[in-house]
Amino acid sequence: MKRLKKKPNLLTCNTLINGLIKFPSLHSIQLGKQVFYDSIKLGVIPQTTTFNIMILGCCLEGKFNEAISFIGKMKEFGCFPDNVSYNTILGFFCKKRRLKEAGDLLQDMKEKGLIPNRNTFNIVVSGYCKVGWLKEARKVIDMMVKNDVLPDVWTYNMLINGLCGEERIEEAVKLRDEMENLNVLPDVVTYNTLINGYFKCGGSSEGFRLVEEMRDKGVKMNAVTNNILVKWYCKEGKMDEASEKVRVMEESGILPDKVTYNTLINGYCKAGKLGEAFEMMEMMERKGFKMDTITLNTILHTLCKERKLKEASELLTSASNRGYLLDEVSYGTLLAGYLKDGTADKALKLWSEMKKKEIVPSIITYNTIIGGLCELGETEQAICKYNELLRSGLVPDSTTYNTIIHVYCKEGKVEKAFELHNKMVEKSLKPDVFACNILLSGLCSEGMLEKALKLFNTWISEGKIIDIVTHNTMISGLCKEGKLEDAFHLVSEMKERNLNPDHYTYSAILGALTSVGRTNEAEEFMSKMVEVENFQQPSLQIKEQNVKTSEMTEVYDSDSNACSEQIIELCNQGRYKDAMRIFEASNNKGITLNKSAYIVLMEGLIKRRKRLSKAVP
DNA sequence: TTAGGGTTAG
Repeated sequence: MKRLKKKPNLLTCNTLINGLIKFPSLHSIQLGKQVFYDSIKLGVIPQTTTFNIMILGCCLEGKFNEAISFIGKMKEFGCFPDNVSYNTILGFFCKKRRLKEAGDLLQDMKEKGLIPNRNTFNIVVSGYCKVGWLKEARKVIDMMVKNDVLPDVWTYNMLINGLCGEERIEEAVKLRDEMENLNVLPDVVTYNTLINGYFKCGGSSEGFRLVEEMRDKGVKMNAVTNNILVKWYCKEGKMDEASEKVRVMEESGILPDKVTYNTLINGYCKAGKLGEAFEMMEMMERKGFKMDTITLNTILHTLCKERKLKEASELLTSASNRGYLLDEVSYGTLLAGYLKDGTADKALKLWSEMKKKEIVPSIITYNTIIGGLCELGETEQAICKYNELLRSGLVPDSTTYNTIIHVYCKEGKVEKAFELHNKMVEKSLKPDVFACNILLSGLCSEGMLEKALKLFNTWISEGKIIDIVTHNTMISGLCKEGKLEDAFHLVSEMKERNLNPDHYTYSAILGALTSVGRTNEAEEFMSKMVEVENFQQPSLQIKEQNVKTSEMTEVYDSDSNACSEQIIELCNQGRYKDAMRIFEASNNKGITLNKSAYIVLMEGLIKRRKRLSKAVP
């Protein structure tokens, strides 16, 4: 049509653009945009729907500014943005937890005279739930009722998911009952959310009970249910059961999808079974699922875990040249690898590289860099990134707060630490036992024992969880101030709470006793300490044994070594097909290769995709 | 032909 200079019909254009944008292939979104501009040149007048499809495309690419600019462009063509235009962008902002930008957009929407509909409300509820602001989510639901927009099964499902995210599974189940009473029937998503929630909180038997329940109630399981179960088996290290589950599901007509394969690949990598992970990557492609960003990120993580940072960095570059989409997780993964390796300079360089590519870090990546820099003693740099995070409009989570509170305490800025703690509470984030321990240790090391005791007692009276570290922190604080009797008292309280004193407890007390010359008691404690150490000995031995066995698996026979070396050499020469032949032959002989060989095979599989020409459309 | 929930990577 373009060649014949014929003007296409608007519906044809919309359908074509929509198809391209939703078709998950490389550059198809850019192609969709090309069709949009070509159509205009051919005289087609786009309508709101056309713009909305373009907006979706921009959002899928993560180009939010461009998406917003389309809202402005509509006027030139005599049309106006509608709820769909705004809800699309709003949804993506919420998905990415960029609440500040979402709020600004909502304001703009209202100024344009558009009235939020049920979708708009539901998107806002999902945004609040994603960052754990459940009180705010509830407020939105109240507002919905006031505006005569009744919450539906989507609204409830999101709130249930929010509760599960906070590990408040009992309340989530209660909400499910509540919705049933209001005649909003739970669907497969409700069940999937709750099953996943139970698995997350360690309630696997309740999770499986819900699987039965949904069957009894006639709610059909789907691929997502399957994937949640497979994930659980993987997490438990039950890889045989995980793959058996996939086989059984397949027989019952629920076909594995991309998520299933990625879950299994990750499971095998985590279990150190790299050969099986590689086979699963091959299987995925054979079944017609292209490996994607998540597969790539899984392999990147495995490389980093194996401390093969050079390989990871090379894979990041070459995968990008081969058209894999890199995202902030890809960068965040390598970033974590560098930080763990102690190379802050490389991590910071990668951070700026990511920013230059306009890839926006999520809260997890911010937490990685902030925590990593703190660990390496680069406090100033860490605070700098924290400030950058606050400016970005992302919402800090409890990991962020705990990290910064820890830094403040370490620097003796206890007041600042408490300010942050209060802010955390304000944001309806519940300070956990980590936050408590950090604050207590900050107070004790600044000699503010009274305040520490007050916090400790408040914490207990509120029924919050405390652990051995909490007790040890207080005990050593008391010992440092010479309050030995109080320390003894706390040791017995600790035992009453079924927490066994460990060698930190005893050495704190021992130190205090010797420094005031109570040598007899000190000796008595010493023997107790030895008992504890002896008691710990067997578990230490088991650990050592484990280390040995895992090392043992690294010892391969000469056949294995020869094959592995040959494969690595062939891959290095770019002779992937020959390497595969050796792999298949050794597989048939039942030879297990060493990890490095599997890793080069995995890299090879990713790199097999043709290198893109430099002129990208 | 356009917008909202649950599953995979750190």
